[in-house]
Amino acid sequence: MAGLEDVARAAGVSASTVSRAMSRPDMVAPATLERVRAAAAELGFRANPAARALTTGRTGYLAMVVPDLHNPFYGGVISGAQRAAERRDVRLVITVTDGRPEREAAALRDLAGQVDGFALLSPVSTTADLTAARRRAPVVVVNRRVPGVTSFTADTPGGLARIFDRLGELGHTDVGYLAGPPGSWMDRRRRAELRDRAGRHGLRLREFGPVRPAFAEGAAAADEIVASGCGAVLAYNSLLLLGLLFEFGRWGIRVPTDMSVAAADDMAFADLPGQPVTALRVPAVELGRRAADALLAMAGGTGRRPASRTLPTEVTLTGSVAAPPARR
Amino acid sequence: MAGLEDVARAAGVSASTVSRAMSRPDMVAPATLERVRAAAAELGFRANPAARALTTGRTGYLAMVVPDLHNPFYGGVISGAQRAAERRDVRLVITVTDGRPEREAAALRDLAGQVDGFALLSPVSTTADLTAARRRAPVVVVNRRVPGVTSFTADTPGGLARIFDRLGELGHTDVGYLAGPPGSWMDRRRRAELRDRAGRHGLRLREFGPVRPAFAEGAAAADEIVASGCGAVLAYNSLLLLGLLFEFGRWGIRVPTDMSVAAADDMAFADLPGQPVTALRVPAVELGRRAADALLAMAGGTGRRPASRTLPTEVTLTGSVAAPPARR
DNA sequence: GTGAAAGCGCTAACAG
DNA sequence: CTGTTAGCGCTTTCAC
Repeated sequence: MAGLEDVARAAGVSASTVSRAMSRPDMVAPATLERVRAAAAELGFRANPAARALTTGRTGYLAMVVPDLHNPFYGGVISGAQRAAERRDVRLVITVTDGRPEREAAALRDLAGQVDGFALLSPVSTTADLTAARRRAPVVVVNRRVPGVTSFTADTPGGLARIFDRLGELGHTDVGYLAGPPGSWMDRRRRAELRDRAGRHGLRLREFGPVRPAFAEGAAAADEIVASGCGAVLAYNSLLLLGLLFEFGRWGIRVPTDMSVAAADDMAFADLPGQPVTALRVPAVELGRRAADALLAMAGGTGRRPASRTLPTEVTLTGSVAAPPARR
Repeated sequence: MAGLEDVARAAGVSASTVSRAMSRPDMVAPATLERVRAAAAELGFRANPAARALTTGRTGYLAMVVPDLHNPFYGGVISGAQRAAERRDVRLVITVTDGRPEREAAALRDLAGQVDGFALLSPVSTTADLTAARRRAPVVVVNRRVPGVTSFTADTPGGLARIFDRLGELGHTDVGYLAGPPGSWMDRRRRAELRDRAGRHGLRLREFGPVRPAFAEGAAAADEIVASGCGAVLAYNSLLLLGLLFEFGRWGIRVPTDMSVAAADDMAFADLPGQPVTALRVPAVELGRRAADALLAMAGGTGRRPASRTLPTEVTLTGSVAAPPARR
């Protein structure tokens, strides 16, 4: 591994000049800069991040604290964050919590001082713990809104509401909602929104779950949902809906003839030809990008913390939503 | 952030003693050890990994180079690796390559010297590049076998072969295989195995794809597969099979009456009640654990590189596989 | 068994 | 604009 000193020698300058050339090119004479760059390229020089961290106090790492890597939504968020981070030569450290608050707390504790900031995806910690964490390191939250903490969310409650309204117009009377992870802030918001809508339209909202948002859980819930007599069901995410559809298929329940369906995210359905399933288009990658950018801005220490944002979701009502089957 | 010096002061010893107490407890008198530990706990001391990296040359980071976070198989591998790593107080850095060799090469280049080792999941680089990388840093490969590089794979070709054999016994004559990512080593192995089997049994193997292993691609491929007249189809992974099943469901194609199906991994189907789909149980978490352990052993520098392993896959033939429909 | 001192590779004043 | 100097927080000889 070539070091600063090696490059300096090769370029005939001092180590500090090399350092400056790399991190503040405008402070170096053009001619020198060029020589240094040539030498650095020649030797394949890459600054040792540990050494840099020691002097600057910035580690060049961002922590992504994620409940579950099987859920493609988080995959999207992480991809987005990674792209944003690598542009600034920052790396992503990943911690899987299985949605357990104690593991979230452990990540916050163990990684404090080792990263320049934390992106917590759908955190389950208390608001108090989250705001407390913010005092020790830059923190942003994705898929939950926490007062006092920069948060990035998608407006899935709003999107679901639109689907719900449409179901009402179509003449549905009983609409199911298969709820997501217990303790999920976002799930609570969606339910609250749907209840409100149901009340206004005089529809019955049937709530199922909460369940872990996985294919198997969706499949397992199908039974109860069908038995309940719902003519439509909204699922917390696309994995759950996939599970439902799988079981519906096995039992010969036709979509949307016998049952209308929709999901609060489109991760599994993205790029499907002909959009056969109504699902909210959720900007997962964009959420990740914003989270990383916000964290880096905070670590940059350029003043106030970045504003929270709720990104709109897109709904395209498609063939999976239709009028209810004739009353039995 | 409490430092070594703070703990030393609190415990009434020198910084070196604290350092030893933390990393080589046996070199410290029991009584001293206890005092130091108490002080460290009291102050919430955590060694600064950057400083440690600088002196020891070990960074405490492992790179996970992964093609695609939407694929739950990689989620499993990463979870396993993370658990193994955190036990030794090592962190995971993640890089998403989208299955592009140049991004793989970039990760190897940019992270060299910044991590203690690389776990490459389903890498697409040439064998030459991979073996070359091994000279610069510890490298292990998951889901591919590379001569001279410690590799961890699951015997999915063998598992698929068993399913294929069973289809033969059941009287199938035309079996489809929906192939995975172009350039995938593992996919080539599976095809080779299936071709061999087909030859021996006098079955026709119909190959579809290769396609990106995602739900949408499975759905898109359903058309062609049905049209081909296959009575059974094996899919590169469970995401693809889900896509197929989704389309089959829409068209009223019944499984297994009209079509037998199976997938080469069970990630999406894990924990499904009643195992309605034949899929190989792939030890993803275990693969990740082994990869991390091997890397840490290599970084430990305790001599020879760890041996490669192919882990067995489990097949339980279930209701999604049956005799072919009567010839039309 | 413990302390003093040197130094890992870099950045950041501070002179010049 | 560039070089010199002093650490960042640890680990590690080397004495004691």
